[in-house]
Amino acid sequence: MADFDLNSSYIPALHKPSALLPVAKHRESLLFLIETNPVTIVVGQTGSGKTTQIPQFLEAAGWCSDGKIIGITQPRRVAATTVAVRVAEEYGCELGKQVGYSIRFEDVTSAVTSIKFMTDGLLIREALVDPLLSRYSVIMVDEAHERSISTDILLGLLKKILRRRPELRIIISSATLQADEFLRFFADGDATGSQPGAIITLEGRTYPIDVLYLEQATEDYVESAVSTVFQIHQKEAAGDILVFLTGREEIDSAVQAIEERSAQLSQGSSRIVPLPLYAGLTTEQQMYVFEPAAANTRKVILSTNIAEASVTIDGVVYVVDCGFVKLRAFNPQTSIESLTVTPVSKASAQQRAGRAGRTRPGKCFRLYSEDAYQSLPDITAPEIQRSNLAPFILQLKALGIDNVVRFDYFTPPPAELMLRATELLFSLGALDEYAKLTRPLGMRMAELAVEPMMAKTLLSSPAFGCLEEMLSIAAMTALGGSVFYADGNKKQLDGARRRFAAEEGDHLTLLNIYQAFVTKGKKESKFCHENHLNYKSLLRAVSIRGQLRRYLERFGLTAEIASQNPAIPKAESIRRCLTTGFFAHAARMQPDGTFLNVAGGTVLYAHPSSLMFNRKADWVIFHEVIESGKKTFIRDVTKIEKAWLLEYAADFYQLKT
DNA sequence: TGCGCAGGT
Repeated sequence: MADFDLNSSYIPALHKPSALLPVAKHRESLLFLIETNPVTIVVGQTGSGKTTQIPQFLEAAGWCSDGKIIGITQPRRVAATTVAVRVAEEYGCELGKQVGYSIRFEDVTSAVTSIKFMTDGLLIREALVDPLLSRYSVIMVDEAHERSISTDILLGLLKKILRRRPELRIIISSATLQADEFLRFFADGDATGSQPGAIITLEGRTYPIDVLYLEQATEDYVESAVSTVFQIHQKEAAGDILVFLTGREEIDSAVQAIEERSAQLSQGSSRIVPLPLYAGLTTEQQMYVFEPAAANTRKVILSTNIAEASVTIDGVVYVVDCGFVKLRAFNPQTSIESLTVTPVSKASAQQRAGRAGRTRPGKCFRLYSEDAYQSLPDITAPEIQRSNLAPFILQLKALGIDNVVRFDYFTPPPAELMLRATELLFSLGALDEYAKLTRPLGMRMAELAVEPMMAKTLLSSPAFGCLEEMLSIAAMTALGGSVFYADGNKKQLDGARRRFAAEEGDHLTLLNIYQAFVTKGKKESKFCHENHLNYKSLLRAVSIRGQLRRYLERFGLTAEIASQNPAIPKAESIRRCLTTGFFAHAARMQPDGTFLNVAGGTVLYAHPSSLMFNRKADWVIFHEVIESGKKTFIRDVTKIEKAWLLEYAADFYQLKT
């Protein structure tokens, strides 16, 4: 353990005047580089002030004087919102005026906005309506080293846009390791041979961090995290704690454990308050972690990777790192996508530790040994190499990039992933036999903010006379399993499920829940409570449904409701309609109650939350696959007829059988 | 047969 006493160390003000930030003394050279180079790579250590200061420098230097604006992208919603709040404060304006942000469902910008923070996925969508992103004079891609799939796609797009708009300025903020790589990417293919960019390094304003390891690996890192929190609480000086875990379940159980154990703390000692932070929470719930703790209270924030970068939580002095993260993996042979708990990279572990030294010297407790740290990979493989690419191929096509194989990827995805994505999009009718985007179907699928299979289903729904129902189903499946409360009494939960159950399967059950919620649950607060329903999730479903409905209105589809064949019952129309989008997710129940997918080979289990968990069925389609532990589950499962597969996806099934 | 989605639109 370190021998310094945190109590005696000087605690600086939380908000240092921005003139004192390291970036301030580089102001002139930064502006010069940006003026003279199309691309500037900013290597900014944590605490350099790059994200908050550079946009303000640019605005003051006149980069918005011709009505254009400065856009700053973040890989996370919570980063886009919190940074915008900070910059608006410093700038001295109301949020949404000169400084604003835009994330899905929250556009806090106005006609006078000149500095706009947003998620990178949102900027890609803006390119669908404004392919040259002509509103922007400068685009800063923050946290580019995280290499999210959206960031990677955005980098390729910006390189392409730059050829048509040489006056555009691009700023890439990166960790040290990859700065040269970013510069080489933008230099490659430049016919003039001239260097298109420059690298500038900003020192960070961080305090020393003591890193402590466990002697031996722990078997249960959630339990170790909780006991470490109490050790810190009892032995260390004041300061909040940030704990990195991998997902909601771990976080919720750690929150509960801390609440229980803190009740046993002796009277008179300072209190400890656990706060969860993960993307599944509403923006409002996420904001609790940013509020200062009450007097004599220590905050413990239990977070997923969401807090690893960009997000600054004042007051954090201790970090507890479990050493794992959930990463996406995609198996092109089975087309099964999964989230797997994986050891973090060294870069991630360093980034996590860095969260402890933002306001004064801190400590990082790694719940693994130093040897284990040494054996970690240096960086995490980019997401584009391990994901289902269908949604992104569709977006690229919609952006006018026909030859997606030759698109300028920062790191090219494996050919097999490209092939699988293209095959699926072809069989859904989004691409023609020349792999060109179909119109209007493919274009509309790209515009809808749901994955391609659900987009196809929604666009088929007017022909089946079930558009309003399918909108509700699409919104409910987008919630991804948070329809019911996870905690509490299992019997109550099962009872609630039975109350809404539809014989045909989970999609119609979700529809029943949605319809009951909008007629009763929105008004009566006890409705959700009695039925074990998650009120906030269902409100989100209402927003998602509204957004999807506006798209369909714009396509002129909402008027075509009368085309239902009256001889077919509504529930059957819905099941047929689902088959038009989810035929590739078909499976057949075996005598032992498990399912085999169409390709064969993979044994699938009905998820215990599914109606099909203990019912008989023959052929079914499912919304998604979840791999957990040793089993592969299917969730949101609905019965269909085998004949429908041939009726709605003849090509796909001829190819496969 | 008994479980949950990291992050984004």
